[in-house]
Amino acid sequence: MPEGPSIVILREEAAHLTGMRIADVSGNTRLDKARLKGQTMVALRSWGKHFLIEFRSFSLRVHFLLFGSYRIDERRADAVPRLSLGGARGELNLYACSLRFIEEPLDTVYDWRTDVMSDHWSPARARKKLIERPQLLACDALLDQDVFAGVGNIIKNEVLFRIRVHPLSTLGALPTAQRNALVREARKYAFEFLAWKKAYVLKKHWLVHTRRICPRCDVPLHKGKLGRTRRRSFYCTQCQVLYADNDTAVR
DNA sequence: ATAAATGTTAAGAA
DNA sequence: CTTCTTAACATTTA
Repeated sequence: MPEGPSIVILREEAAHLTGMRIADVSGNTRLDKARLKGQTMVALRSWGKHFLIEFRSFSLRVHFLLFGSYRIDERRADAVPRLSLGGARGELNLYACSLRFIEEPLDTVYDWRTDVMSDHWSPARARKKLIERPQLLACDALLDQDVFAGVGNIIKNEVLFRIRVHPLSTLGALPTAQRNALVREARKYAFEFLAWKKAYVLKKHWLVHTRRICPRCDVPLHKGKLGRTRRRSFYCTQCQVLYADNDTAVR
């Protein structure tokens, strides 16, 4: 559920609730639910993996982490919502998610240029951030939400394979063309992810994520928990080049 | 059935 | 004061 494109789908699916005044609130969240009653959903927005419900004087931030889910205009029979917001236009049910109020205007809290799904996405800004951190590993860079908000582990693996860069490459050792390709492909793949997910054909388009054989080399893929975050990396040591300065650990 | 997974955060350790 | 490690959270699928 969680990567950026999935949140865009949620935003689109819930669009008809925009402008709705909340009549019914329930759920097992520890948040002050009473505050939401009577509020009008002014806008439904998103930033990376954050789903944002904007009210007149504050907002609600929804993060689905690894296991969260939602139902729109229906309710799961087998689970109590973390939060349910109902009104004349329908009902939004959120499960197993992290909720937080945001008091400041969203435009002062979020830099929309960082969101790979946003119309305001700025590749130039991302490129600049990458140049500023030469020691950062390619696999960690893609997961850094301050650089690529919305990119998750699937997108990470697919992007690195597409641009033929080994996940343990350091940014400083990457040729400029590859560094730029990293930024370009993150955005491009995120939108392909979106289209495939909408068509329910996302998984079959995965080239390396959860795969065992390199589709280019026909050689076994490597699998390892790499980088700062120790997230799964699937990669081919034959066609993904390791760019490293000197003594960077290899595997 | 046990583990692992599209993720983040807080707390404690180094 | 960082920076790193670990645990916690919670659900579905292999």
